[in-house]
Amino acid sequence: MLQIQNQSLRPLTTAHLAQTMSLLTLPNLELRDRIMSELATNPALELVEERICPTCRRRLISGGPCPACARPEGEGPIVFLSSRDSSRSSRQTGQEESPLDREPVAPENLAAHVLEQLAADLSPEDRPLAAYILAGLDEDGFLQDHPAYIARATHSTLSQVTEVLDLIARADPPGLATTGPREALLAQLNLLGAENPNVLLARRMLAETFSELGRREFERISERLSIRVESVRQAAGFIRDNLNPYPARAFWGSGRQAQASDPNVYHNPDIQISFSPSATQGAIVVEVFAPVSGWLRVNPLFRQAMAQATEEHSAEWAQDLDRAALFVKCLQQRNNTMRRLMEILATNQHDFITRGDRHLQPLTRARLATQIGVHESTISRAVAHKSVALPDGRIVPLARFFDRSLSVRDRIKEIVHGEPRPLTDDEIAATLEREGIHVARRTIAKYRAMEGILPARLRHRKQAGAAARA
DNA sequence: CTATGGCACGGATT
DNA sequence: AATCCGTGCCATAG
Repeated sequence: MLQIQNQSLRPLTTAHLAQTMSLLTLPNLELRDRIMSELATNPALELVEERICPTCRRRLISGGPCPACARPEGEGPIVFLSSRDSSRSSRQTGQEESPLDREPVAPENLAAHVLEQLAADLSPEDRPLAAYILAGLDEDGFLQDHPAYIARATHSTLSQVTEVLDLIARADPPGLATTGPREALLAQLNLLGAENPNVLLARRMLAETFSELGRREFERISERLSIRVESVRQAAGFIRDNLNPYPARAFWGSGRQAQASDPNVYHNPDIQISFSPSATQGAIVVEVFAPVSGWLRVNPLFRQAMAQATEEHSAEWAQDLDRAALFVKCLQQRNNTMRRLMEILATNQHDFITRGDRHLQPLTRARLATQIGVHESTISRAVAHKSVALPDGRIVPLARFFDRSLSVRDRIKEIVHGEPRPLTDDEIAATLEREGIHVARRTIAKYRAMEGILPARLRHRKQAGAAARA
């Protein structure tokens, strides 16, 4: 089947492979940027509106029947591609009910407020551009469209757009018109003087360990950056107290920055696994989010126009056409790989998904690779930098599906929780041995550390080692 | 003397 | 080829 795909692709070259690989590695949000800039620079590419399945109302990205509905609802996972783009998903799912009294503020007010401030710095011809940008922000104050897309829509240059974006980000609700909570926080940070040592560390934490920060894994951050845990906590507190991940909410006073550090809102999943609505015992639905809503194809009109292209342009156009075809092909391949990957993963790790960490089965990328007949490095790339939302609301890295020790660590947590007398690592090892799990004493110590469990000596009375959980 | 954590090594994984 | 992970050895804290 691979041959068929390859045949249909004219410039079957190393470039093709290289691009497929690099796209595979990208998480959805970054892929989205890639697609947008490609879209903005290549006239042969076209973004087609999404279709909505008439029965289940899910959006589809390619032709053919809706995979969710067409499939007879049996046992086994249902895996399909969803064109809901992932930036929205975390909001619709999980416990993010957020009774936040989000008064439906008229966005015009915010836009006007910002425009007023910018009046002095803004050249007249950039005014409409700024207005366009402000109008396109979502209710949290984030940028919806890729800069390149905006440039095209407003007939501006990319540098103009970025310039104006920068101005807006410095205006009163600071961090406005950024692409997400992280960028908003960073923008706000840049406005603060660097005299505070927290600022420096905070910037590093945001840049390098953002998802860990969202999950409040301070120990891990401290490890990664080789900074004392205390400093990390301090910087995290600084971020919480002085910055706001949702600039628009802050502006409307009511914001009170609610729960500024909800672990889940920071991180948008690339994949979502949920229980099937028609709950047939444990049936699950796996959605592989598309990076953009709608789907990409080579613009048929462009292809048509190729016919009567003048010679001076034809070479250039042909190049665009090839580029577009290649890009589309690569994306399809990426989708295909992700889908097959998740299908196997969901089947194989069904118990882990539905019943929790304990039931994670040891599985290596290499084994999986032979199962679906691709090179192991392909799997590595597919798994890297992706995150998945589990039915229980947790958002975890996809790599967790390959964690060799997760189930054992989970068991250790339980043992420690259950035993009245603090057990030493040796005793824990013995307990596990009795259950048929063989791990060295030294390894127990490491697992304990990973889970933030104190050594036996220190959890004498009550182990209140309530690390980041939930 | 016992329980732990640091360092480092070899084998597995990516 | 580079990286990760489990483990053994040894120093040290209690």
